[in-house]
Amino acid sequence: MRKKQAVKTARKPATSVKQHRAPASIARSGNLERRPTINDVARLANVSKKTVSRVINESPFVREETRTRIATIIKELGFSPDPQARGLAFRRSFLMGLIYDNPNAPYVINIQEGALFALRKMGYELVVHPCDRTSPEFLNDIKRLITRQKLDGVILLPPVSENPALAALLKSLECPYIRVLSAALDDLENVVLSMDRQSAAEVAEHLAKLGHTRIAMIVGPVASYRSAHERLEGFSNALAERGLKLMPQYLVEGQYTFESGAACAELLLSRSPRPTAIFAGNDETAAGVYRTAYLRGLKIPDDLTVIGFDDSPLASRLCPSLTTMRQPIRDMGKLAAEKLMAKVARLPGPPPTASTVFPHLVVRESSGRPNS
Amino acid sequence: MRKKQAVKTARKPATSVKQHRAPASIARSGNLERRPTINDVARLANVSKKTVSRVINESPFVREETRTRIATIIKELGFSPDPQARGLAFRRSFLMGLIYDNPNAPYVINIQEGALFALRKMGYELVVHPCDRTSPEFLNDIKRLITRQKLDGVILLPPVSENPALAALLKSLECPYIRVLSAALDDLENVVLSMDRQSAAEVAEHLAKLGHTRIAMIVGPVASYRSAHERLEGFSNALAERGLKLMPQYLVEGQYTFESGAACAELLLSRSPRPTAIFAGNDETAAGVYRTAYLRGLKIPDDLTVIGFDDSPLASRLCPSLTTMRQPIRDMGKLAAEKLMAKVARLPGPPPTASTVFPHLVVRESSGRPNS
DNA sequence: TTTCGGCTTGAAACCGCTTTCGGCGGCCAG
DNA sequence: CTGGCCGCCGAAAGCGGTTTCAAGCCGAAA
Repeated sequence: MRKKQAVKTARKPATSVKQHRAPASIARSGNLERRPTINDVARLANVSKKTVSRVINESPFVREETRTRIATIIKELGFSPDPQARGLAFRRSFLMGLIYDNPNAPYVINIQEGALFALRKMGYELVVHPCDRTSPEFLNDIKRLITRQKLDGVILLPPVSENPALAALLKSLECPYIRVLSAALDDLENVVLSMDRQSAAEVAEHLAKLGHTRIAMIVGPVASYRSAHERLEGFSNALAERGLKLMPQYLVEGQYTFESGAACAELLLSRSPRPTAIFAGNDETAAGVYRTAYLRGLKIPDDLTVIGFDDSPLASRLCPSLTTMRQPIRDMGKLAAEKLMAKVARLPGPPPTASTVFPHLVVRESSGRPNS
Repeated sequence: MRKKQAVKTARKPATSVKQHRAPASIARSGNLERRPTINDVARLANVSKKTVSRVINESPFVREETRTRIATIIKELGFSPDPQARGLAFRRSFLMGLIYDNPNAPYVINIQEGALFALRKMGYELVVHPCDRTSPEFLNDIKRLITRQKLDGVILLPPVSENPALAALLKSLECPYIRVLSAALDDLENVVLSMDRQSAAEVAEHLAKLGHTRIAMIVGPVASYRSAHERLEGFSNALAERGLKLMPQYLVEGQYTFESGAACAELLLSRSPRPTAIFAGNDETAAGVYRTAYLRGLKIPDDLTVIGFDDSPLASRLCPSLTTMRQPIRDMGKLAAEKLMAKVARLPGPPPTASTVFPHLVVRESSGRPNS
């Protein structure tokens, strides 16, 4: 029982129009009253909020008759629980984050779609967060993101996924995370792996089978992308196994970009003897190689075989179309989201191991037998 | 002065272990206590929650001394207000949505980044929502999205931005929205416009100046993309103004895709006489034209001039590089977000008019004088 | 001295939903 | 006839903020 003393009334004589709230009297002709709440449902169904809550959350401890009655009212009212209030009580936001610093648009979009595919059916949405890993504010920035919307978990894309300081930060924030990586690092549990080393070996095998011997590689930025390192290792080892050492003059480091690809190709193509095949670290780089070959009047694949990595849309748009390794990017996004959900829900299910996907070679027009 | 009555203590005789809350005694050795709340701050500062709230929200009605004291404690505690609770009280989620059904990855990513650039500084985050506009569940799907996270507003990308039913739905949900469009439709207010008609006219002018007369166009899917219609109108009108009618046999409809571009080029290049220039509806389509030209052994631009639209990364990767219209996509995202924020905040500022951006021509290698 | 109004501040209600902790009635074994 | 367990349900206490509505303090005006 509330005591209310009926005192004041003429406090603010004029000036301010008291507009506290229009009570239940807003049922005008139209329909623009406020959204129905669980209280409205409870009142109409003549039960307590808790019972309505039970129905919403599919508790088994509700009599069938009661359940249907409440369900009907919910439907009639078009009621849907307020996510904020729900989140507040549940201590969950039903929001996952996707953190990336990756210029490769198709890659990011595909991961996004894959992740959303898995998240949606669990009632989760995805918050995207491009960032600059070189900024001094980088970690603070991420921290703000996490706390500002209290994300339930995040997915990290390369290369930020390889940042140990970031992983540590997330751990200290008790924010579950999954890292998308191209090689197993320390922590095997929170990871979706793409086996880049083995994939690069496949490229080597392809080139060897075609009969190439003067084989070059433009490796990605080894310092900032683990995948660059993995692809180099896998490629050169596989080459060596076939008696085809990767010669130092045939190895240059690019930046995984179109421009650097063109510049590196410039270098490689001025070696003598000229390599007959170039494994570009990724498709962007391969496009750069195309550019240089074009400017020099070299025909692909007659004068030069080019191999990419990723199978981005670009690969099939180029002329000639580019032989490349296809990564199941969408699947990786999906896997990452599923693992993340499992962590958040603390499902006792599968043992926490790394999920692994395997790229495979897509042979197109840019690879052929050497001419010389 | 606060009055506190020291009453009850033995209310719950047995059975339940009262664990209401560990008061201030949680200062264990470690640091894994729960996140500090506004209550903690208030207690430590010896003020009410409300005053802390005032400091958080930068109310001017707090004495300077009090403010700094509270601010210090906030900093020491590392307190940051819970977004859920805040949202619940504010009736805001600090979340915007980005809805798209667009296969063009760079486009989407750039819009995303532009939008985030503007949203972040207002404390907002972005929830992405790819969708299938042809699904029968389309509208329901969007509705679920909006209510499930109670988005404060959404940005619509083409072609879903052109869907009137969707706009109506959002209006009925009282969800502010901004549409990114390529032409003014009904409602001028909630729109960011890209002037595709004028842009296409620029292409026509470029071709005319180069001396082309047998000019073809592959128009996008007119039924599902307004931009396709606009580009066609702008192009053919501008051509007509220069006495260069767009001949029916030189006009075919594609799907804004690589494959359709290749197929349409097939058609156009088998006309006799062959066109000397093709305006592809977008860059993807242009890549398809490149493909067909490549297969037929036609040299670009010597045998054929090709023009794209968008200036996606693809345009500069192709060999020869593609002349195309550059759209300021990032800016469009930024503009859209800013307009949306203005609506949400109900800023009385600028009059609600459409924001407009203008693409401009980027001349590269794929356009030259006609050979015949 | 009293009144008035501006500056500060706080108690309580509230946002909409969940959890805690029981209560109540029926059924079965003791 | 009890005691106890089980299925079903509700009152109240949160969750962590903000708003409402006063109220205390103080100097200036009356």
